[in-house]
Amino acid sequence: MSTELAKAYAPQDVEERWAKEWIRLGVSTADPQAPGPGYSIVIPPPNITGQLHLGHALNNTLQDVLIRFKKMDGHNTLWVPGTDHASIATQNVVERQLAQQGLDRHTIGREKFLERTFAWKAEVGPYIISQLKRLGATCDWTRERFTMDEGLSRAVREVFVRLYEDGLIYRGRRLINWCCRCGTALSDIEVEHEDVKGHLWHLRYPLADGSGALTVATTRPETMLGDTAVAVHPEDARYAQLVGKRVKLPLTDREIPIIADDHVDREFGSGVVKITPAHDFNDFEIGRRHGLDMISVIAEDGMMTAAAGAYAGTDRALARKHVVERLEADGLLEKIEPHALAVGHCYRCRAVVEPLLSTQWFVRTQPLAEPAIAAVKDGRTRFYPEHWSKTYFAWMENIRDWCVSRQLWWGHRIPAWYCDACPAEPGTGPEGARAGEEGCKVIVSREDPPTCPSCGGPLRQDEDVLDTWFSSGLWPFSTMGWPEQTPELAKYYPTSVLVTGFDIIFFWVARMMMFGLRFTGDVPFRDVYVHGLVRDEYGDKMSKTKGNVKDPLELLATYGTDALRFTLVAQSAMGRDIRLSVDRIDGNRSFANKIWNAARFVLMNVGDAKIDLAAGMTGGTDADRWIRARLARAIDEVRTALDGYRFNDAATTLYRFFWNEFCDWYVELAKPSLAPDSPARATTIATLVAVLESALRLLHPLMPFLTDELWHALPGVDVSRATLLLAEYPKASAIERDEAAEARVERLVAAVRALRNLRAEMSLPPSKEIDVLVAPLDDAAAADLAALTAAMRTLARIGKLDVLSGGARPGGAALAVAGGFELHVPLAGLIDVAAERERLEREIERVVKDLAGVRKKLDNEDFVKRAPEDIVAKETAKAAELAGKEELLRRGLERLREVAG
RNA sequence: GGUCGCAUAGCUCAGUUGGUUAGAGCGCUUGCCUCACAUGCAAGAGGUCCCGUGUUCGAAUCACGGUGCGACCA
Repeated sequence: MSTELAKAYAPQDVEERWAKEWIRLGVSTADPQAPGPGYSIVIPPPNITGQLHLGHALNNTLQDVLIRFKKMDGHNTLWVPGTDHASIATQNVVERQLAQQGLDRHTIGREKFLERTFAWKAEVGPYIISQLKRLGATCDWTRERFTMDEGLSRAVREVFVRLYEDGLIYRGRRLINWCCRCGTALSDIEVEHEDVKGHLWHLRYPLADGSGALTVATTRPETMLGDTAVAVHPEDARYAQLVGKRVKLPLTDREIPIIADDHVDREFGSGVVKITPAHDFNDFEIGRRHGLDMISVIAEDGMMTAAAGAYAGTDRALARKHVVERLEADGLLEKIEPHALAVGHCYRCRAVVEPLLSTQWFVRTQPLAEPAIAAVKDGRTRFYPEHWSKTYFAWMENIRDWCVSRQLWWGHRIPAWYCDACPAEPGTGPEGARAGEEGCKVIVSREDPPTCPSCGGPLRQDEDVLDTWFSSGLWPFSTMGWPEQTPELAKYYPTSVLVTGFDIIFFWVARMMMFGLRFTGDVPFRDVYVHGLVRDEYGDKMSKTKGNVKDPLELLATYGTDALRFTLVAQSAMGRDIRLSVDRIDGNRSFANKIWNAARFVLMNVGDAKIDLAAGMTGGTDADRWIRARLARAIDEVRTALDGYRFNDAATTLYRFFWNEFCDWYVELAKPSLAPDSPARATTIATLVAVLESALRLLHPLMPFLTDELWHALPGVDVSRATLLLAEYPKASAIERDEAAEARVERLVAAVRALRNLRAEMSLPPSKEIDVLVAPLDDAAAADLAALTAAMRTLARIGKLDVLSGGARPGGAALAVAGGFELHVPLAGLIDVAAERERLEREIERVVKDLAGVRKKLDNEDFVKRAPEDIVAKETAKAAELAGKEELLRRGLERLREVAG
């Protein structure tokens, strides 16, 4: 069974082989009828336009770690993969392609455009999925979904219709965010505010009665053409007598009122602001409160409208210039000041977003938000780290109605039809009508209606599609077959955890909560684990413009998938961003190699021996018992860490166990026992294999490729498990403990370390054996000593090792006190006496300092009186130990002085 | 302007309910190709736990204030 492994781990062929094998075996295919408690995750669907970036790599690695862990631990797992149609982003890509051919979507028409987009999706869609497979993601590939799949589209339509029937969707003319470049409405959160350096124009508006003028300050002078009032604060004494009067709006023939509204900031500019309800959100609200007219002066194409009079047809930027010039010429421009302001940009194309009046479909969010808030408040869904719930609440509690219609073609077409022949019906929306502005009958329907149900006449379907996030919001249950009552929903819904980045808490998490609660009656997920952003090693966001983007596929190829995965996991401390440096990945490549070589060592020593794994988990030498105890502790720690999403803790524990415990100490301790004539040989081999076997299972969720490869090379493993994913996750309770053996090995480790230190400080080359005289400090140490001398000899390269009894101590020897032993190394011309004296003095100084700290506590009456007993006992013991050590070291120093004379 | 987060070794970061001699990886210094591994082994140096005040027998940890940085919202 034993095979000779290559000298170094070469990930490439191993990864390719196992990635294929996992898929061939179909081990990640979920079966709702199978036993085991359900554990499920839905993937945050990447955009079909997407390429795997490090954010995906992190996100999916973490999910894969959880899924593998839970599956091995007996859960019935489901991880649903899929992609998102990404309405605007995708349409932009395809439109760019068209533009290169001198075409646009309107020239080829809706049908052709969709054909083309679907074709493109078919071409690039599989790409990101194959990259996920390359990462080792054990999604259920048979359940791959796309947000525009038939089933998911049906769910979208069902939700739209139900919300409409329940009065939670309405059509209304309101101020919305409009991207002139994309030619579509956006929701509030699709607008990104960015501080830009602008100006504040102070304009003079003459009073209508000719008694003077008011100065208003504005950042957007061109919108003054649409002003329908100027406003002051009601308690502003400066202007109190003017409220109710009118001003003459320059460049127009209109007179507009002076109103008072407590929303006005008295400190801003002159304390008088112009009100343009059709082009500013604050003004819109004020306009509503005061029943002001709303005059649109900017059109959807960014040009000034007919209402802008002489400026009609000019671009809004140019109109600004002209308006300012004209006002200046008329002596109405008081001054221009520099001014920083936040300007909204389209989150997909970065173009400046224009607030415009427009007729759109809206979701009434407040009734949906209330249960979604409650579900987090009462812990049905928990955020990890918890503080993200504050962000969630802050948004949910101030939520505004959600504009869901988009003037795009790529997406779910709104299931609304209009009959121009029939009159509008009264509705339930806040505007008092479902579709009043349309001025005609509206039919919202699950099935496409052939004709108007009232008059039998022809219908026209709404041209628009829905916000992508509308369908993403259904993802946790639409992917499981909703609205049908499927076995998947019964078994796997609510999902166990959502793993995602904080940037889409509003876009996605919040919407899933609202829709999930509304349509399934339960939360979409029990936990939300929010991971950080992957940054470069300097903490900068990775971006194409900065050129600091690292391609995960390149990293995988260079360092191995397991090394990248392990690095990402190890860096995933709760609530922190990840600074990824190649040095770290390289370090973890070494870690993979280290494990590979440990296995290589084990296999080389197993030979043809038949291995009984169970036997390797009991009895044996102190070293055998010790490493099993360390394994048990590692198992506990890793399980606790993963259950609490403390990924970095799990990685640290595994690293420490494999490298610092198994390799550094256990393998070294095992070597002498592996001699052909050693009586411990059989148990040591069994323990080596058994512990490694368990440890590989423990590590598997983090480094699946390496562990699967090595595990299958081990003798005695359960070959019916075609992959480690089908093996059991280790349980600490199955491991027998022996505290006495553990204590003995800890003693040994301390003693060996001290001797090695002494050797290095004395510049004794490793090739040179040293003689050691050991004196136990107490009976317990004396009792343990016999069992340790052999190992001590090997590990510290000791020639002659004698046990000192009685009070006699060698004169002129180097001295260390560790592990409950005095360790004397006779000089015999080996040691530089002066150097040893210095070393001892340093050591004494250190002990004295520690001791002083402990004594200070113990001398404090309050401490002894008020601190818990066990703490006091611990400090007392520490003081005694340090005092003893100091005494011994001082005596050693004394003897050294005598010799040196 | 509002809210939230962060500040620990040269660098990147751990440090769960207050009690450690404050840790890891990388880097650095020294010595080693020791029969699994030089992607390695052994040893070592390196810290005002941002500053201040407070709570406490006891603070890197808790509270308040400040400074610096970051994010989100307006």
